[in-house]
Amino acid sequence: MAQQEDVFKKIVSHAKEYGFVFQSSEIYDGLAAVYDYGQNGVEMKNNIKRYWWDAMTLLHENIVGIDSAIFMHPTIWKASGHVDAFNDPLIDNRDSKKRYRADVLIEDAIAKYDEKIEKEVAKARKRFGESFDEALFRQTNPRVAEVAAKREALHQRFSDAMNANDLNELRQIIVDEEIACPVSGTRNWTEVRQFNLMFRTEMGSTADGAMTVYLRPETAQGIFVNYLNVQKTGRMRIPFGIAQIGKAFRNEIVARQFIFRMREFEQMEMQFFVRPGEELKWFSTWKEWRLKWHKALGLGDQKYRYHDHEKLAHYANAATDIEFEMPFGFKEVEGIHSRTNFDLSQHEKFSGKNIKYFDPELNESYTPYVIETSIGVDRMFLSVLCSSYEEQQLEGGDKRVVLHLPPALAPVKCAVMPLVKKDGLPEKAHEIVNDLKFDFATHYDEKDSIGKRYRRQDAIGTPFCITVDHQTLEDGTVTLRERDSMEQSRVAVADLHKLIHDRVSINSLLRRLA
RNA sequence: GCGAAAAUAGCUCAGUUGGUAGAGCACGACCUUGCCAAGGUCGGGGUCGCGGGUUCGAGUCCCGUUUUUCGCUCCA
Repeated sequence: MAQQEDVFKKIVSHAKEYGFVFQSSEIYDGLAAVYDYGQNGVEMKNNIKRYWWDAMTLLHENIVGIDSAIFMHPTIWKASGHVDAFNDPLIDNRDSKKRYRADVLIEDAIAKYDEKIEKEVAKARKRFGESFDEALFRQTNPRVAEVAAKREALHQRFSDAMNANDLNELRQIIVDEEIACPVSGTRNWTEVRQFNLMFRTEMGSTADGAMTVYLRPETAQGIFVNYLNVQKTGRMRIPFGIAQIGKAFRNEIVARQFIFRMREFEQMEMQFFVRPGEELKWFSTWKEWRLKWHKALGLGDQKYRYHDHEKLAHYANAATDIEFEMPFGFKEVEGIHSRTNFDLSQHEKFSGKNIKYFDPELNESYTPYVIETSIGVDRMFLSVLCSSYEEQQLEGGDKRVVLHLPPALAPVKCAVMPLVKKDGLPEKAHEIVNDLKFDFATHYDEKDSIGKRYRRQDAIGTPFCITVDHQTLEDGTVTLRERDSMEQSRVAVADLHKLIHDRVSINSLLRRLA
Protein backbone atom coordinates (compact mmCIF):
# COMPACT_ATOMS: atom_id res chain seq x y z
CA MET A 1 0.00 0.00 0.00
CA ALA A 2 2.78 2.38 0.95
CA GLN A 3 4.46 1.52 -2.32
CA GLN A 4 1.27 2.21 -4.26
CA GLU A 5 0.91 5.61 -2.63
CA ASP A 6 4.47 6.29 -3.71
CA VAL A 7 3.53 5.50 -7.27
CA PHE A 8 0.54 7.79 -6.98
CA LYS A 9 2.78 10.63 -5.80
CA LYS A 10 5.02 10.05 -8.78
CA ILE A 11 2.06 10.12 -11.13
CA VAL A 12 0.91 13.44 -9.65
CA SER A 13 4.42 14.87 -10.13
CA HIS A 14 4.61 13.48 -13.63
CA ALA A 15 1.24 15.02 -14.47
CA LYS A 16 2.56 18.41 -13.47
CA GLU A 17 6.02 18.09 -14.97
CA TYR A 18 4.70 17.14 -18.38
CA GLY A 19 1.82 19.59 -18.61
CA PHE A 20 -1.16 17.37 -17.83
CA VAL A 21 -2.54 18.78 -14.58
CA PHE A 22 -1.62 21.84 -12.52
CA GLN A 23 -2.85 23.01 -9.14
CA SER A 24 -5.28 25.86 -9.71
CA SER A 25 -4.06 29.38 -8.91
CA GLU A 26 -0.69 27.98 -7.96
CA ILE A 27 1.15 31.30 -7.77
CA TYR A 28 -1.41 32.42 -5.21
CA ASP A 29 -0.78 29.32 -3.07
CA GLY A 30 -3.44 27.31 -4.84
CA LEU A 31 -7.14 26.81 -4.33
CA ALA A 32 -8.20 23.69 -2.46
CA ALA A 33 -9.43 20.82 -4.59
CA VAL A 34 -9.41 22.76 -7.83
CA TYR A 35 -7.08 21.81 -10.67
CA ASP A 36 -6.28 23.05 -14.16
CA TYR A 37 -5.50 20.94 -17.19
CA GLY A 38 -2.30 21.80 -19.04
CA GLN A 39 -1.35 21.61 -22.70
CA ASN A 40 -1.22 17.82 -22.78
CA GLY A 41 -3.98 17.26 -20.25
CA VAL A 42 -6.56 19.22 -22.21
CA GLU A 43 -5.84 17.21 -25.37
CA MET A 44 -6.22 13.92 -23.57
CA LYS A 45 -9.36 15.10 -21.80
CA ASN A 46 -10.87 16.21 -25.10
CA ASN A 47 -10.07 12.81 -26.56
CA ILE A 48 -11.83 11.06 -23.69
CA LYS A 49 -14.88 13.26 -24.21
CA ARG A 50 -14.83 12.66 -27.93
CA TYR A 51 -14.67 8.90 -27.43
CA TRP A 52 -17.67 8.99 -25.11
CA TRP A 53 -19.67 11.43 -27.21
CA ASP A 54 -19.14 9.53 -30.43
CA ALA A 55 -19.84 6.19 -28.76
CA MET A 56 -23.16 7.54 -27.50
CA THR A 57 -24.39 9.69 -30.35
CA LEU A 58 -22.87 8.04 -33.43
CA LEU A 59 -23.36 4.42 -32.48
CA HIS A 60 -26.92 4.83 -31.21
CA GLU A 61 -29.42 6.33 -33.58
CA ASN A 62 -31.84 6.88 -30.70
CA ILE A 63 -29.43 9.01 -28.65
CA VAL A 64 -28.87 12.70 -29.25
CA GLY A 65 -26.87 15.29 -27.35
CA ILE A 66 -27.64 18.62 -25.77
CA ASP A 67 -25.65 21.29 -23.97
CA SER A 68 -27.71 22.91 -21.25
CA ALA A 69 -26.71 26.01 -19.28
CA ILE A 70 -24.96 25.73 -15.95
CA PHE A 71 -27.42 28.20 -14.44
CA MET A 72 -30.91 26.84 -14.08
CA HIS A 73 -34.09 27.99 -12.42
CA PRO A 74 -33.57 27.59 -8.66
CA THR A 75 -36.81 25.68 -8.25
CA ILE A 76 -35.25 22.86 -10.26
CA TRP A 77 -33.01 22.15 -7.28
CA LYS A 78 -35.97 22.15 -4.93
CA ALA A 79 -37.69 19.62 -7.18
CA SER A 80 -34.58 17.44 -7.42
CA GLY A 81 -34.15 17.46 -3.66
CA HIS A 82 -30.72 19.11 -3.70
CA VAL A 83 -31.77 22.24 -1.81
CA ASP A 84 -33.10 20.33 1.18
CA ALA A 85 -30.47 17.64 1.22
CA PHE A 86 -27.68 19.89 2.46
CA ASN A 87 -28.76 22.91 4.34
CA ASP A 88 -27.87 22.16 7.90
CA PRO A 89 -25.87 24.06 10.51
CA LEU A 90 -23.38 21.52 11.82
CA ILE A 91 -21.13 21.49 14.87
CA ASP A 92 -18.41 19.07 15.95
CA ASN A 93 -17.45 17.87 19.37
CA ARG A 94 -13.67 17.90 19.52
CA ASP A 95 -13.45 15.05 22.02
CA SER A 96 -15.79 12.48 20.54
CA LYS A 97 -15.18 13.82 17.03
CA LYS A 98 -18.87 13.43 16.38
CA ARG A 99 -20.74 15.88 14.21
CA TYR A 100 -24.21 17.10 15.09
CA ARG A 101 -26.82 19.33 13.61
CA ALA A 102 -26.72 22.39 15.85
CA ASP A 103 -30.46 22.99 15.48
CA VAL A 104 -31.21 19.42 16.58
CA LEU A 105 -29.03 19.79 19.68
CA ILE A 106 -30.93 22.92 20.68
CA GLU A 107 -34.31 21.38 19.93
CA ASP A 108 -33.35 18.52 22.24
CA ALA A 109 -32.54 21.06 24.94
CA ILE A 110 -35.95 22.67 24.48
CA ALA A 111 -37.54 19.25 24.71
CA LYS A 112 -35.78 18.71 28.02
CA TYR A 113 -37.49 21.78 29.47
CA ASP A 114 -40.81 20.37 28.28
CA GLU A 115 -40.00 17.10 29.99
CA LYS A 116 -39.26 18.94 33.23
CA ILE A 117 -42.62 20.68 33.09
CA GLU A 118 -44.41 17.45 32.35
CA LYS A 119 -42.69 15.84 35.32
CA GLU A 120 -43.92 18.58 37.64
CA VAL A 121 -47.41 18.25 36.24
CA ALA A 122 -47.35 14.47 36.64
CA LYS A 123 -46.13 14.80 40.23
CA ALA A 124 -48.90 17.25 41.08
CA ARG A 125 -51.55 15.11 39.43
CA LYS A 126 -50.47 12.22 41.61
CA ARG A 127 -50.63 14.37 44.72
CA PHE A 128 -54.00 16.03 44.10
CA GLY A 129 -55.80 13.15 42.41
CA GLU A 130 -59.28 13.79 41.03
CA SER A 131 -59.46 17.39 42.04
CA PHE A 132 -56.34 18.39 40.06
CA ASP A 133 -56.84 21.39 37.77
CA GLU A 134 -54.03 20.98 35.30
CA ALA A 135 -54.55 24.21 33.38
CA LEU A 136 -54.58 26.25 36.59
CA PHE A 137 -51.52 24.43 37.88
CA ARG A 138 -49.56 25.17 34.68
CA GLN A 139 -50.43 28.83 34.97
CA THR A 140 -49.78 29.34 38.64
CA ASN A 141 -47.11 26.95 39.87
CA PRO A 142 -43.90 28.96 40.39
CA ARG A 143 -41.55 26.11 39.50
CA VAL A 144 -43.39 25.38 36.29
CA ALA A 145 -43.54 29.06 35.50
CA GLU A 146 -39.79 29.39 35.95
CA VAL A 147 -39.00 26.49 33.65
CA ALA A 148 -41.62 27.59 31.13
CA ALA A 149 -40.15 31.08 31.06
CA LYS A 150 -36.69 29.67 30.41
CA ARG A 151 -38.09 27.39 27.77
CA GLU A 152 -39.89 30.28 26.07
CA ALA A 153 -36.79 32.48 26.16
CA LEU A 154 -34.68 29.73 24.66
CA HIS A 155 -37.25 28.94 22.03
CA GLN A 156 -37.47 32.60 21.05
CA ARG A 157 -33.72 32.98 20.94
CA PHE A 158 -33.40 29.82 18.89
CA SER A 159 -35.98 30.76 16.29
CA ASP A 160 -34.49 34.27 16.01
CA ALA A 161 -31.07 32.75 15.38
CA MET A 162 -32.42 30.30 12.83
CA ASN A 163 -34.37 33.00 11.01
CA ALA A 164 -31.33 35.26 10.92
CA ASN A 165 -29.15 32.27 10.04
CA ASP A 166 -26.84 33.45 12.82
CA LEU A 167 -24.38 30.61 13.32
CA ASN A 168 -22.45 32.34 16.11
CA GLU A 169 -25.64 32.78 18.05
CA LEU A 170 -26.49 29.11 17.60
CA ARG A 171 -23.15 28.19 19.06
CA GLN A 172 -23.60 30.68 21.91
CA ILE A 173 -26.94 29.06 22.72
CA ILE A 174 -25.25 25.66 22.91
CA VAL A 175 -22.60 27.14 25.23
CA ASP A 176 -25.09 29.04 27.40
CA GLU A 177 -27.39 26.06 27.74
CA GLU A 178 -24.36 23.94 28.67
CA ILE A 179 -25.30 21.33 26.13
CA ALA A 180 -22.90 18.42 26.26
CA CYS A 181 -22.02 15.85 23.63
CA PRO A 182 -24.12 12.71 24.25
CA VAL A 183 -21.09 10.56 23.43
CA SER A 184 -18.15 12.22 25.17
CA GLY A 185 -20.18 14.20 27.70
CA THR A 186 -17.94 17.22 27.13
CA ARG A 187 -18.75 20.71 25.92
CA ASN A 188 -15.67 21.13 23.76
CA TRP A 189 -17.38 22.38 20.60
CA THR A 190 -16.12 23.73 17.30
CA GLU A 191 -17.75 26.67 15.55
CA VAL A 192 -21.13 26.10 13.93
CA ARG A 193 -20.82 25.87 10.18
CA GLN A 194 -23.35 25.85 7.44
CA PHE A 195 -22.70 23.05 4.99
CA ASN A 196 -23.99 23.69 1.53
CA LEU A 197 -23.51 21.14 -1.18
CA MET A 198 -24.30 23.70 -3.82
CA PHE A 199 -22.39 26.82 -4.77
CA ARG A 200 -24.62 29.84 -4.64
CA THR A 201 -24.47 33.05 -6.55
CA GLU A 202 -26.79 35.85 -7.53
CA MET A 203 -28.41 36.60 -10.82
CA GLY A 204 -29.29 40.24 -11.37
CA SER A 205 -26.78 43.04 -11.02
CA THR A 206 -28.60 45.11 -8.43
CA ALA A 207 -28.67 43.84 -4.90
CA ASP A 208 -32.41 44.20 -4.34
CA GLY A 209 -33.49 42.63 -7.60
CA ALA A 210 -31.11 39.69 -7.32
CA MET A 211 -32.25 36.10 -7.23
CA THR A 212 -30.23 33.32 -5.67
CA VAL A 213 -29.13 30.81 -8.28
CA TYR A 214 -26.91 27.78 -7.99
CA LEU A 215 -24.07 26.33 -9.98
CA ARG A 216 -25.49 22.96 -10.96
CA PRO A 217 -24.35 20.06 -8.77
CA GLU A 218 -25.10 17.60 -11.58
CA THR A 219 -25.81 17.87 -15.27
CA ALA A 220 -28.72 15.42 -15.22
CA GLN A 221 -31.41 17.99 -14.41
CA GLY A 222 -30.61 19.95 -17.57
CA ILE A 223 -31.57 16.84 -19.51
CA PHE A 224 -34.74 16.16 -17.54
CA VAL A 225 -36.15 19.64 -17.97
CA ASN A 226 -35.41 19.50 -21.70
CA TYR A 227 -36.45 15.96 -22.44
CA LEU A 228 -39.81 16.88 -23.93
CA ASN A 229 -38.29 19.64 -26.09
CA VAL A 230 -35.85 17.13 -27.52
CA GLN A 231 -38.48 14.44 -27.88
CA LYS A 232 -40.85 16.70 -29.79
CA THR A 233 -38.38 18.61 -31.97
CA GLY A 234 -36.28 15.52 -32.66
CA ARG A 235 -39.34 13.30 -33.19
CA MET A 236 -37.81 10.87 -30.73
CA ARG A 237 -39.65 7.70 -29.78
CA ILE A 238 -39.23 5.85 -26.55
CA PRO A 239 -36.84 4.28 -25.85
CA PHE A 240 -34.43 7.14 -26.52
CA GLY A 241 -31.53 8.86 -24.81
CA ILE A 242 -30.10 12.33 -24.32
CA ALA A 243 -26.37 12.78 -23.77
CA GLN A 244 -24.58 15.72 -22.25
CA ILE A 245 -21.05 16.65 -21.24
CA GLY A 246 -20.54 19.53 -18.87
CA LYS A 247 -19.17 21.02 -15.70
CA ALA A 248 -20.80 20.46 -12.34
CA PHE A 249 -19.94 21.94 -8.96
CA ARG A 250 -20.09 20.55 -5.45
CA ASN A 251 -18.88 22.14 -2.27
CA GLU A 252 -17.42 18.92 -0.93
CA ILE A 253 -16.64 18.82 2.78
CA VAL A 254 -13.63 16.67 2.08
CA ALA A 255 -12.07 16.87 -1.35
CA ARG A 256 -9.10 14.59 -1.75
CA GLN A 257 -6.91 12.49 -3.93
CA PHE A 258 -5.82 14.87 -6.65
CA ILE A 259 -8.41 15.17 -9.40
CA PHE A 260 -10.48 12.26 -8.06
CA ARG A 261 -12.74 14.47 -6.00
CA MET A 262 -12.78 18.10 -7.04
CA ARG A 263 -15.11 20.97 -6.31
CA GLU A 264 -15.45 21.76 -10.00
CA PHE A 265 -15.62 18.70 -12.19
CA GLU A 266 -16.96 17.48 -15.47
CA GLN A 267 -19.59 14.85 -16.09
CA MET A 268 -20.61 12.83 -19.11
CA GLU A 269 -24.20 11.80 -18.58
CA MET A 270 -26.74 9.99 -20.67
CA GLN A 271 -30.35 9.70 -19.57
CA PHE A 272 -32.26 6.95 -21.32
CA PHE A 273 -36.06 7.24 -21.32
CA VAL A 274 -38.02 3.99 -21.31
CA ARG A 275 -41.49 2.60 -20.76
CA PRO A 276 -42.47 1.98 -17.14
CA GLY A 277 -41.84 -1.65 -16.34
CA GLU A 278 -39.05 -2.02 -18.86
CA GLU A 279 -36.48 -0.08 -16.85
CA LEU A 280 -34.68 -3.05 -15.30
CA LYS A 281 -34.17 -4.67 -18.68
CA TRP A 282 -32.59 -1.47 -19.97
CA PHE A 283 -30.63 -1.06 -16.77
CA SER A 284 -28.83 -4.33 -17.35
CA THR A 285 -28.33 -3.56 -21.05
CA TRP A 286 -26.59 -0.28 -20.23
CA LYS A 287 -24.68 -1.80 -17.37
CA GLU A 288 -23.08 -4.25 -19.79
CA TRP A 289 -22.57 -1.80 -22.62
CA ARG A 290 -20.88 0.78 -20.45
CA LEU A 291 -18.37 -1.75 -19.15
CA LYS A 292 -17.65 -2.76 -22.73
CA TRP A 293 -16.93 0.89 -23.53
CA HIS A 294 -14.38 1.02 -20.73
CA LYS A 295 -12.73 -2.28 -21.59
CA ALA A 296 -12.32 -1.32 -25.26
CA LEU A 297 -9.60 1.09 -24.13
CA GLY A 298 -7.41 -1.87 -23.30
CA LEU A 299 -6.29 -0.67 -19.88
CA GLY A 300 -6.76 -4.21 -18.51
CA ASP A 301 -10.06 -6.03 -17.97
CA GLN A 302 -9.09 -7.05 -14.43
CA LYS A 303 -8.99 -3.41 -13.36
CA TYR A 304 -12.77 -3.07 -13.54
CA ARG A 305 -15.51 -4.37 -11.31
CA TYR A 306 -19.16 -3.66 -10.65
CA HIS A 307 -20.29 -2.50 -7.30
CA ASP A 308 -24.03 -3.04 -6.97
CA HIS A 309 -25.72 -0.76 -4.45
CA GLU A 310 -27.59 -2.54 -1.72
CA LYS A 311 -28.90 0.59 -0.11
CA LEU A 312 -30.67 2.53 -2.82
CA ALA A 313 -31.35 6.23 -2.94
CA HIS A 314 -35.02 7.15 -2.57
CA TYR A 315 -35.39 7.75 -6.30
CA ALA A 316 -33.71 4.57 -7.56
CA ASN A 317 -34.81 0.97 -7.93
CA ALA A 318 -31.45 -0.33 -9.12
CA ALA A 319 -27.94 1.12 -9.08
CA THR A 320 -24.44 -0.03 -9.78
CA ASP A 321 -21.02 1.56 -9.99
CA ILE A 322 -18.26 0.69 -12.38
CA GLU A 323 -15.16 0.80 -10.25
CA PHE A 324 -11.60 1.09 -11.48
CA GLU A 325 -8.48 0.01 -9.67
CA MET A 326 -6.63 3.23 -8.84
CA PRO A 327 -3.32 3.22 -6.95
CA PHE A 328 -5.42 3.95 -3.84
CA GLY A 329 -7.89 1.11 -4.38
CA PHE A 330 -10.99 0.34 -6.42
CA LYS A 331 -12.90 3.60 -6.87
CA GLU A 332 -16.11 4.62 -8.57
CA VAL A 333 -15.63 5.98 -12.07
CA GLU A 334 -19.14 5.62 -13.42
CA GLY A 335 -22.61 5.14 -11.97
CA ILE A 336 -25.51 3.45 -13.69
CA HIS A 337 -28.83 4.14 -12.01
CA SER A 338 -32.40 3.22 -12.62
CA ARG A 339 -33.96 6.50 -11.45
CA THR A 340 -37.59 5.45 -11.99
CA ASN A 341 -39.80 8.41 -12.91
CA PHE A 342 -38.77 10.32 -9.81
CA ASP A 343 -37.13 13.32 -11.46
CA LEU A 344 -39.70 13.82 -14.19
CA SER A 345 -42.56 13.47 -11.70
CA GLN A 346 -40.97 16.00 -9.40
CA HIS A 347 -40.59 18.48 -12.25
CA GLU A 348 -44.17 17.90 -13.20
CA LYS A 349 -45.22 18.63 -9.64
CA PHE A 350 -43.05 21.71 -9.12
CA SER A 351 -43.54 23.26 -12.55
CA GLY A 352 -47.21 22.44 -12.81
CA LYS A 353 -46.67 21.50 -16.44
CA ASN A 354 -47.68 18.29 -18.10
CA ILE A 355 -44.48 16.68 -19.34
CA LYS A 356 -45.83 13.23 -20.05
CA TYR A 357 -44.84 11.33 -23.14
CA PHE A 358 -47.52 10.14 -25.52
CA ASP A 359 -46.67 6.64 -26.67
CA PRO A 360 -48.20 6.14 -30.12
CA GLU A 361 -47.82 2.36 -29.98
CA LEU A 362 -49.61 1.99 -26.66
CA ASN A 363 -51.87 4.92 -27.43
CA GLU A 364 -51.43 6.29 -23.92
CA SER A 365 -49.51 8.97 -22.00
CA TYR A 366 -47.09 8.26 -19.18
CA THR A 367 -44.15 9.66 -17.34
CA PRO A 368 -41.13 7.78 -18.70
CA TYR A 369 -38.74 5.85 -16.49
CA VAL A 370 -35.10 6.79 -16.72
CA ILE A 371 -31.84 4.86 -16.81
CA GLU A 372 -28.88 7.12 -16.13
CA THR A 373 -25.27 6.48 -17.03
CA SER A 374 -23.06 9.07 -15.38
CA ILE A 375 -19.29 9.16 -15.66
CA GLY A 376 -16.78 11.59 -14.23
CA VAL A 377 -14.46 12.88 -16.94
CA ASP A 378 -11.75 13.73 -14.43
CA ARG A 379 -11.93 10.31 -12.79
CA MET A 380 -11.77 8.71 -16.19
CA PHE A 381 -8.74 10.86 -16.96
CA LEU A 382 -7.10 9.79 -13.70
CA SER A 383 -7.78 6.12 -14.34
CA VAL A 384 -6.21 6.34 -17.79
CA LEU A 385 -3.19 8.20 -16.46
CA CYS A 386 -2.62 5.87 -13.51
CA SER A 387 -2.93 2.65 -15.44
CA SER A 388 -0.70 3.94 -18.23
CA TYR A 389 2.19 5.10 -16.09
CA GLU A 390 5.20 2.81 -16.01
CA GLU A 391 8.77 3.12 -14.86
CA GLN A 392 10.32 0.58 -17.13
CA GLN A 393 13.59 -1.18 -16.54
CA LEU A 394 15.38 -1.65 -19.85
CA GLU A 395 18.12 -4.03 -20.87
CA GLY A 396 21.53 -2.64 -20.07
CA GLY A 397 20.37 -0.98 -16.85
CA ASP A 398 18.59 1.92 -18.52
CA LYS A 399 15.28 3.18 -17.24
CA ARG A 400 12.49 5.01 -18.96
CA VAL A 401 9.19 6.50 -17.82
CA VAL A 402 6.51 5.74 -20.34
CA LEU A 403 2.80 6.44 -20.52
CA HIS A 404 1.11 3.51 -22.26
CA LEU A 405 -1.89 5.65 -23.14
CA PRO A 406 -4.51 4.18 -25.44
CA PRO A 407 -3.28 5.73 -28.73
CA ALA A 408 -6.68 7.26 -29.41
CA LEU A 409 -6.46 9.20 -26.15
CA ALA A 410 -2.82 10.29 -26.40
CA PRO A 411 -2.38 14.08 -26.52
CA VAL A 412 0.25 13.84 -29.26
CA LYS A 413 -0.10 11.16 -31.91
CA CYS A 414 3.30 11.34 -33.56
CA ALA A 415 6.61 13.17 -33.35
CA VAL A 416 8.77 13.84 -36.38
CA MET A 417 12.49 14.25 -35.86
CA PRO A 418 15.50 14.67 -38.09
CA LEU A 419 18.32 12.33 -37.11
CA VAL A 420 20.73 15.25 -37.37
CA LYS A 421 19.95 18.90 -37.75
CA LYS A 422 21.86 19.43 -40.95
CA ASP A 423 22.13 18.09 -44.50
CA GLY A 424 18.54 19.07 -45.25
CA LEU A 425 17.02 16.61 -42.78
CA PRO A 426 15.17 19.27 -40.74
CA GLU A 427 13.62 20.61 -43.93
CA LYS A 428 12.46 17.15 -44.94
CA ALA A 429 11.06 16.53 -41.45
CA HIS A 430 9.12 19.79 -41.57
CA GLU A 431 7.68 18.73 -44.88
CA ILE A 432 6.31 15.57 -43.26
CA VAL A 433 4.96 17.50 -40.28
CA ASN A 434 3.20 19.89 -42.60
CA ASP A 435 1.39 17.00 -44.21
CA LEU A 436 0.49 15.01 -41.06
CA LYS A 437 -0.58 17.98 -38.96
CA PHE A 438 -3.91 18.25 -40.76
CA ASP A 439 -4.99 14.92 -39.29
CA PHE A 440 -2.91 14.27 -36.19
CA ALA A 441 -1.48 16.23 -33.30
CA THR A 442 2.14 16.20 -34.46
CA HIS A 443 5.32 17.33 -32.69
CA TYR A 444 8.60 18.35 -34.25
CA ASP A 445 11.82 18.00 -32.23
CA GLU A 446 15.45 18.37 -33.28
CA LYS A 447 17.12 19.06 -29.94
CA ASP A 448 19.39 16.56 -28.17
CA SER A 449 20.25 13.02 -29.15
CA ILE A 450 17.65 10.89 -30.84
CA GLY A 451 17.36 8.58 -27.83
CA LYS A 452 16.64 11.48 -25.55
CA ARG A 453 13.96 12.72 -27.89
CA TYR A 454 12.30 9.29 -27.90
CA ARG A 455 12.22 9.33 -24.09
CA ARG A 456 10.61 12.74 -24.03
CA GLN A 457 7.81 11.47 -26.26
CA ASP A 458 7.47 8.31 -24.13
CA ALA A 459 6.89 10.51 -21.10
CA ILE A 460 3.79 12.07 -22.64
CA GLY A 461 2.61 8.86 -24.26
CA THR A 462 3.16 9.66 -27.93
CA PRO A 463 2.44 6.39 -29.77
CA PHE A 464 4.70 6.98 -32.78
CA CYS A 465 8.04 8.62 -33.52
CA ILE A 466 9.08 9.21 -37.10
CA THR A 467 12.78 9.67 -37.76
CA VAL A 468 14.11 11.26 -40.90
CA ASP A 469 17.65 10.22 -41.92
CA HIS A 470 19.87 10.44 -44.98
CA GLN A 471 18.18 7.46 -46.57
CA THR A 472 14.90 9.36 -46.45
CA LEU A 473 16.29 11.85 -48.95
CA GLU A 474 17.21 9.02 -51.30
CA ASP A 475 14.23 6.65 -51.18
CA GLY A 476 11.45 8.44 -49.30
CA THR A 477 11.34 6.06 -46.34
CA VAL A 478 11.57 6.83 -42.62
CA THR A 479 11.85 4.81 -39.44
CA LEU A 480 8.63 4.45 -37.53
CA ARG A 481 9.30 3.77 -33.87
CA GLU A 482 6.55 2.37 -31.71
CA ARG A 483 6.20 3.59 -28.13
CA ASP A 484 5.43 0.40 -26.18
CA SER A 485 7.71 -2.10 -27.93
CA MET A 486 10.33 0.49 -28.95
CA GLU A 487 10.52 -1.43 -32.20
CA GLN A 488 11.41 0.33 -35.42
CA SER A 489 10.34 -0.38 -38.93
CA ARG A 490 11.23 1.18 -42.24
CA VAL A 491 8.16 2.59 -43.95
CA ALA A 492 7.44 4.82 -46.89
CA VAL A 493 6.48 8.41 -46.12
CA ALA A 494 3.49 7.88 -48.37
CA ASP A 495 2.18 5.09 -46.07
CA LEU A 496 2.55 7.02 -42.80
CA HIS A 497 -0.91 8.50 -42.83
CA LYS A 498 -2.74 5.21 -43.05
CA LEU A 499 -0.46 3.38 -40.61
CA ILE A 500 -0.92 6.03 -37.96
CA HIS A 501 -4.60 6.60 -38.56
CA ASP A 502 -5.45 2.92 -38.12
CA ARG A 503 -3.92 2.96 -34.67
CA VAL A 504 -4.69 6.35 -33.20
CA SER A 505 -8.14 7.32 -34.37
CA ILE A 506 -11.16 7.39 -32.06
CA ASN A 507 -12.77 5.51 -34.88
CA SER A 508 -10.53 2.52 -34.26
CA LEU A 509 -11.83 2.37 -30.70
CA LEU A 510 -15.45 2.74 -31.72
CA ARG A 511 -15.19 -0.25 -34.03
CA ARG A 512 -14.41 -2.44 -31.06
CA LEU A 513 -17.85 -1.59 -29.67
CA ALA A 514 -19.79 -2.68 -32.71
C1' G B 1 -14.41 19.32 9.99
C1' C B 2 -10.79 16.75 13.73
C1' G B 3 -5.73 14.78 14.28
C1' A B 4 -0.73 14.08 12.21
C1' A B 5 3.12 15.23 8.64
C1' A B 6 5.13 18.26 4.81
C1' A B 7 6.20 22.94 1.83
C1' U B 8 13.70 25.43 -0.52
C1' A B 9 14.79 26.35 -8.80
C1' G B 10 10.18 23.35 -13.76
C1' C B 11 11.22 18.09 -11.13
C1' U B 12 13.78 15.22 -7.02
C1' C B 13 16.12 16.84 -2.89
C1' A B 14 20.60 18.78 0.42
C1' G B 15 21.33 22.93 3.62
C1' U B 16 25.65 21.72 10.46
C1' U B 17 23.57 24.39 18.31
C1' G B 18 20.70 30.53 13.81
C1' G B 19 25.82 33.64 10.30
C1' U B 20 26.02 36.05 2.43
C1' A B 21 20.99 30.00 -0.82
C1' G B 22 23.27 24.63 -3.22
C1' A B 23 23.37 19.78 -6.25
C1' G B 24 21.57 16.47 -9.97
C1' C B 25 18.12 16.37 -13.70
C1' A B 26 15.22 19.82 -16.69
C1' C B 27 15.44 24.67 -19.60
C1' G B 28 18.11 28.38 -23.42
C1' A B 29 22.48 29.50 -26.93
C1' C B 30 26.73 27.63 -29.46
C1' C B 31 30.11 23.40 -30.59
C1' U B 32 30.38 17.95 -30.96
C1' U B 33 28.07 13.01 -31.68
C1' G B 34 24.25 10.66 -34.65
C1' C B 35 18.65 5.26 -33.88
C1' C B 36 17.01 4.57 -27.75
C1' A B 37 18.30 9.94 -22.35
C1' A B 38 22.43 12.35 -18.96
C1' G B 39 29.90 15.05 -24.11
C1' G B 40 32.02 20.44 -23.94
C1' U B 41 31.57 25.90 -23.13
C1' C B 42 28.44 29.71 -21.57
C1' G B 43 23.75 31.25 -19.63
C1' G B 44 18.60 32.01 -17.44
C1' G B 45 15.80 30.70 -13.18
C1' G B 46 14.63 30.90 -5.92
C1' U B 47 12.73 37.71 -1.53
C1' C B 48 13.39 29.26 0.95
C1' G B 49 4.42 28.86 0.48
C1' C B 50 2.55 33.53 2.86
C1' G B 51 2.15 36.96 7.31
C1' G B 52 3.83 38.20 12.06
C1' G B 53 7.28 37.46 16.34
C1' U B 54 12.16 36.39 18.94
C1' U B 55 17.31 37.87 17.55
C1' C B 56 22.74 42.14 15.94
C1' G B 57 21.30 38.35 12.29
C1' A B 58 15.95 33.41 10.59
C1' G B 59 15.55 28.62 5.07
C1' U B 60 16.74 27.05 10.33
C1' C B 61 13.40 28.86 16.61
C1' C B 62 7.99 30.48 18.04
C1' C B 63 2.78 31.85 16.57
C1' G B 64 -0.84 32.35 12.80
C1' U B 65 -2.37 31.26 7.88
C1' U B 66 -2.62 28.80 2.90
C1' U B 67 -1.84 24.44 0.12
C1' U B 68 -0.73 19.23 -0.22
C1' U B 69 -0.53 14.14 1.73
C1' C B 70 -2.20 10.34 5.33
C1' G B 71 -5.83 8.53 9.15
C1' C B 72 -10.75 9.41 11.04
C1' U B 73 -15.37 11.79 9.83
C1' C B 74 -18.88 13.40 6.13
C1' C B 75 -21.09 12.62 1.36
C1' A B 76 -22.81 9.38 -2.83
